[in-house]
Amino acid sequence: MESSLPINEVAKRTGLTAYTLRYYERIGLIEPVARAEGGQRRYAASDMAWLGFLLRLRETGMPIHGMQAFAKLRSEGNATVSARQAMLENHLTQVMAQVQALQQSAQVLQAKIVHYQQLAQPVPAAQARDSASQVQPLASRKNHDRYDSPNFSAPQPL
Amino acid sequence: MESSLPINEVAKRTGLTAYTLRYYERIGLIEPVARAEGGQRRYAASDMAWLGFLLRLRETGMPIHGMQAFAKLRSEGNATVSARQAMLENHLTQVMAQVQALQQSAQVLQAKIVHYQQLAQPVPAAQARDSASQVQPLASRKNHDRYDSPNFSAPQPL
DNA sequence: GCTTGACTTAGAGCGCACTCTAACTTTTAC
DNA sequence: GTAAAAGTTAGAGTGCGCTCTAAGTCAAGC
Repeated sequence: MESSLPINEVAKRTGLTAYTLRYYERIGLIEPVARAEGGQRRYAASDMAWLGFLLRLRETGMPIHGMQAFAKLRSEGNATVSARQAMLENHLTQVMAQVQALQQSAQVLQAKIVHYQQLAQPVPAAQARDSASQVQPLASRKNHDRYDSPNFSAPQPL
Repeated sequence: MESSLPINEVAKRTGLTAYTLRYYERIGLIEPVARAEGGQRRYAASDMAWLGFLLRLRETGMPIHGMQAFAKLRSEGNATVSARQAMLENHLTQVMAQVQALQQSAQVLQAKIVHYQQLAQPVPAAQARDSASQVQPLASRKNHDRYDSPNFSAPQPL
């Protein structure tokens, strides 16, 4: 278990750049990290763990000012545990909504793909009566796409 | 079925602003929409349908230049159907990966929340032996959070 | 000792996706 | 007719999240 990594090693492991790591420290997402004699940063295991959690927050779409708020609470110690819990519960709710929305949209994309597959097939097979079963009807009908009924009933609030 | 809506009505229905609608037209996401005598935009049902699809692409994280590419293919007619299909299949794959990643992160958040709940509870109940069962151990142990083992084995690609 | 490369800082710059301004025209209500 | 509201354009401005520059210091290899 090697502790206290230099910034470039942390960059490699997290996928962030050294620029971004310093930036996160500047804006208070990470507490000032320990330094070697020359002044170079040395990241401890606890820094890495916190970073990992931050990246989870980021991945789930929490904006930086949200992460800053969370980091501030954390720096204030145990008294803020319930506030942090509330923040996370709140955020988790949004994440779950986001997942739902994504899945719905994925269905729409899937349907579109199927539609394209049907366009590419020469003829629906069962009803191949009046049109000659030629291969590849190049520019058959001037069939642009159709994009049916998006539900714009509500002003799409979220 | 009312067709040909003015821009503000479209804004209301889509949740976009009129600014954004004009912007999308300028950058080629929407083909030049029909105009009334005075030059004002009138959105047809087909425009609305396409807009709805665009918003699906946006919601699933497709960047604007991707949507522009798709729009361009669409404007080129039936010859590009298979290219569009490929684009969507590609995108759908990414969306599904995104959903997976979100769900994993959601689990981590959930675990953290549970951890906070346990911190808030006075004592684990079954093992309440040596410590007095006082209510609310204010600043009990100097227990900062712990953030265990983020898997930084791989350089977090993607 | 000297060079090469990695590190430090403060602050400027960038790409994305809008968002707004300014100046003007058109439409709608009275 | 007149006033207010809503539309038009080209182009400037904004907020976010980095990303890089410049000028300098430090560390490691020869």
